[in-house]
Amino acid sequence: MATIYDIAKELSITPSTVSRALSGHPRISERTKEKVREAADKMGYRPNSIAAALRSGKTHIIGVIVPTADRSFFSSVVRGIERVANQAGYNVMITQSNDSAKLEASDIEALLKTQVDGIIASIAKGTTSFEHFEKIKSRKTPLVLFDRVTQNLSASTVVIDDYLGGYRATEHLIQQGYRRIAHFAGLQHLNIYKYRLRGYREALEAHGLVYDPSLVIQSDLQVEDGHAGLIQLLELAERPGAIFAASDFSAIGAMKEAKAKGLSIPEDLGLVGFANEPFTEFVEPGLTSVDQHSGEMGEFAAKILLEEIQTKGNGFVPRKTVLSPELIVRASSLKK
Amino acid sequence: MATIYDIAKELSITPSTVSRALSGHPRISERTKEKVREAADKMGYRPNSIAAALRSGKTHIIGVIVPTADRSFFSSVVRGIERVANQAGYNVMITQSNDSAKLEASDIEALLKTQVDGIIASIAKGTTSFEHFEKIKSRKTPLVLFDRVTQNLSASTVVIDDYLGGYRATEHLIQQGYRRIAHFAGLQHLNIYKYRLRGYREALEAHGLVYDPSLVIQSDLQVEDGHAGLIQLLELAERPGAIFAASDFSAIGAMKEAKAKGLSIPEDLGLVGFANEPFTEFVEPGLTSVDQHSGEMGEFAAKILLEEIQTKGNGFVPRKTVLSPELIVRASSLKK
DNA sequence: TCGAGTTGTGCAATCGGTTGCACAACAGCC
DNA sequence: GGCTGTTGTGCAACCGATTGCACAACTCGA
Repeated sequence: MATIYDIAKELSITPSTVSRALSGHPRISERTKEKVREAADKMGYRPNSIAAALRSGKTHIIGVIVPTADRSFFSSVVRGIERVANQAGYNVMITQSNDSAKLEASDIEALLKTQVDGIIASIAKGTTSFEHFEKIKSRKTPLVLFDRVTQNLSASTVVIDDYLGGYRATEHLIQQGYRRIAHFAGLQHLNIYKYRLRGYREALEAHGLVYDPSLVIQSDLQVEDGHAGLIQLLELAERPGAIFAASDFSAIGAMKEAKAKGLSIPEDLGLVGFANEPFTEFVEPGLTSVDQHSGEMGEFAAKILLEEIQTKGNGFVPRKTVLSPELIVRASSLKK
Repeated sequence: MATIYDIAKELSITPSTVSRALSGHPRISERTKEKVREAADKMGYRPNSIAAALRSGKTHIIGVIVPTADRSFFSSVVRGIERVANQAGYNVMITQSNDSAKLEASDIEALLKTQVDGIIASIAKGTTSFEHFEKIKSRKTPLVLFDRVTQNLSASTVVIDDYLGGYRATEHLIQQGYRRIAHFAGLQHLNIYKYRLRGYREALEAHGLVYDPSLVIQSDLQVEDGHAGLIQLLELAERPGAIFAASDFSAIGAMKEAKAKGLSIPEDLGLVGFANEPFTEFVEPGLTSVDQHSGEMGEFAAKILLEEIQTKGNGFVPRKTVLSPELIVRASSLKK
């Protein structure tokens, strides 16, 4: 591989001049710049980014931590991040926490070791304390959180309005004529689930319906939890006519279980999920869900991070961005 | 951040001794090592991997290129890679090509610029020429291909036996009593689809059935292609009783279309997909599919790559690894 | 007591760019 | 002609770790 030294020797000038010529330094004459560019081209020169990183302290890599890459939501956030980052000359390093606090900590460790210029993360479900994130801040590495965020860190955040998502989903069911509506809630230490529940509750109350805690089932929101949740609901004296689930997976679990029990959807049971995973279209009937504008979320997160990287330390003020969710209506909730 | 210079100063020794003490050089006394470790600990020393990378030429990062991260298949391959790589002290940098040759080229560009120690890739559907991969080889960066491979590059490969997968899927349908079996084939410039087709064909012939080209529909295998494919098949004078699709997505497309047309599955139409995506379990009826042991595939790919990295250039012989697929039988093909 | 071998540490170069400072050459102005 | 200012380039330090070679001190056997 050719280096700036080789080019310098070739042209009988010094490496510093070559370096400056290539980076467009104003004090270098056009004639020299031209010659350098030409020689660089001919010799197949490629800048050694490691050397540049060592000297400048900037790797031009941004690290991303997602719970899992195979959720359409997360992978499309990642794509959004990549679009903006690549555009700006940055590369993206993705890691998965598998929703474990321990793996999340080692992901952070790895990213800091790589000396990424900034980190974008969505917090693992298993995370309840934030020391490993503190480490990012104490290294003065910019941090942006998306979707699963916390206020315990003074980081910028990008989320959708989960409250509004919950509200609209519930209101939609009410408008379809369902009266007794259950909710599959997620772990309440995560804001997203807390807000979805709150939206659910306030939608009920706004429409004059009673909030009944026995209709709220908290779980990890996996497919199995959907099965179990439905079974639990069916044991109630007064069965609910619809479920707003805080995740598509648990909604699907309930759907399968309902079919197995001979209930028809949406007549006997209305269903709304959350996240608008692609499979919500495949199932029969299609599952109504809340879309989170994942692509934009990634783009926003990346833009904010890059801004923070650029204003290095000069009092960047963390900012909160809230996107509006969109209810995608499919057959599973269309009673009318 | 503390450096080895700080430690050296603290202990009144030289940086070289510190470096050697930390890396366990045999010529450094136990007493010195102990003191260095202690000081390093106390001062919160963290090795600067960029400096080490510059000097040693090894970044301890391995690059991965997948068409898309939100296919369960790919993301679980990635997880397999991560397991092995992290174990060995390597980090993983994931990029997505979105099945475009152009993005794939820029991914390669980015990874080479980052100077990854090796690359693991699955080729984009849009790729027909391999110059961008040649660039990897000409830089002497080890390369391992998985799943979507090519013999045009002398790289190690890890695949499942797609022929066997196609054969078993088809044979299963035959054993269930289907006689006229169609095939949704993928783009034939990709080996995986070529072999699945071959397995299909030979299974038919082995069981005394005629291979009928009009029953083979080639497409990109997306959900829409499944819709279209089924419609096309239903127009035939002699309709097929079952379809073996080379992807789960196209199988799902056919399933929806079939239901819409009032056909019942598996009675009127048997269905088998390929890849065992999680949603195959969610749909009704569950979709029979071919599992590709994705986790192991990733682990194998990473192990082979690491081996090649270790035997740097010393005549590493590319090797081919073939894993056995596994037929996961669900309701969509159980006629009996 | 001397030479050979071992042990423990230091010196200095190296990886490839980047950048503050210096300085020469030349232009322009009074 | 002397002074100030601009333009174009070079020198050398620096980022932080690694490593070949040198060398002092010590051990040990003859």
